[in-house]
Amino acid sequence: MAEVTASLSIGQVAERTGLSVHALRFYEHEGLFVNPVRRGPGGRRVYGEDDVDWLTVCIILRASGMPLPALRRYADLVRQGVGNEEERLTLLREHQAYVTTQIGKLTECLDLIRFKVGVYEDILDPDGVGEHQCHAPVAPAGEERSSMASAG
Amino acid sequence: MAEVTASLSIGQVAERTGLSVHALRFYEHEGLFVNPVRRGPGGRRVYGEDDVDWLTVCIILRASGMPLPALRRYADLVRQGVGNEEERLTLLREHQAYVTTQIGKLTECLDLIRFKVGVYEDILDPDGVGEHQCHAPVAPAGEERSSMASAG
DNA sequence: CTAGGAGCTAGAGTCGGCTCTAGGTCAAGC
DNA sequence: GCTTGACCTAGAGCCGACTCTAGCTCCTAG
Repeated sequence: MAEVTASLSIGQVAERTGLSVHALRFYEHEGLFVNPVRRGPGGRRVYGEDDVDWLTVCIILRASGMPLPALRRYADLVRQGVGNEEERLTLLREHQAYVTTQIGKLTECLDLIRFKVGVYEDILDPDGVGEHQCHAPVAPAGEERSSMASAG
Repeated sequence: MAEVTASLSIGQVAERTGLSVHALRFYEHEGLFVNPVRRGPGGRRVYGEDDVDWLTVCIILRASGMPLPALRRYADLVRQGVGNEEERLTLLREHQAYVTTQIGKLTECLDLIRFKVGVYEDILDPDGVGEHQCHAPVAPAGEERSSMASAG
């Protein structure tokens, strides 16, 4: 239980998080930090490990498609402190649902892509025909299956 | 083997594909169609089922994150006709790899989100503690696990 | 004959999320 | 004393992918 907070410069935080210094200032400007960023001599930003932790969460939420306004809202809730856990949970659950459906959509897309890759593999190496267990992607309705698969 | 091509207006295609008429013109302008879009009386665009099929593929590729330039390149290859199947396959495989890693990343993100959702559920309903099989998301290195999870 | 609706073109505008620039401060090293 | 490098602010610029606008042509129905 030594030093609680390690005092990092913006450059160091950029290096650790992978965000650019521009992005860090931008995030601050957009109110995405939980604690107002402290300032050292000369008005320089001083960050602690807790800020890096928070940014790590932010990066993951962003990477999974959470827009900045939602992230700001989450930051607001956390900043307000204990008492709004329901709201945080709601926000997180909504995002969870979003990510889940995104993964579902991408998986469907992947089905078609795999199918087309299989088609071209067969064209280029007809010997291997039939070795795919290739579950053709199902069209919305009872289409004649052929149409779209033949496009391109 | 009746009518080969059904002659659709831009509005009809918009309705069927879910793309806007603006987007359809934009896609054409960007060279994303395989066949140059035919024109009817008064210079109006006339589409066939094959165009709709192609657009369906485009929509899926776009939805899975393929940028317009890559889509254009694919359209170019298909337009050129037989003989460049290797290139098409390469392009599709690259995209397949991209989508696969995207799904992987999203799944990792989902792990953290689920973890945090679990944390808030436990806060709000401590009776249910322990009923999660909640596989906490693993931090990049051998971190003390706690830090980031506590952020927010 | 006139109003409405769908279509046309070229080009401007929008939005999200940064990214970069200009012009300045400050501390350390040569 | 001067340069270098990291930092500061405010605000402009960029990129991708549309989306919208202005001003026009048709056709059809009332």
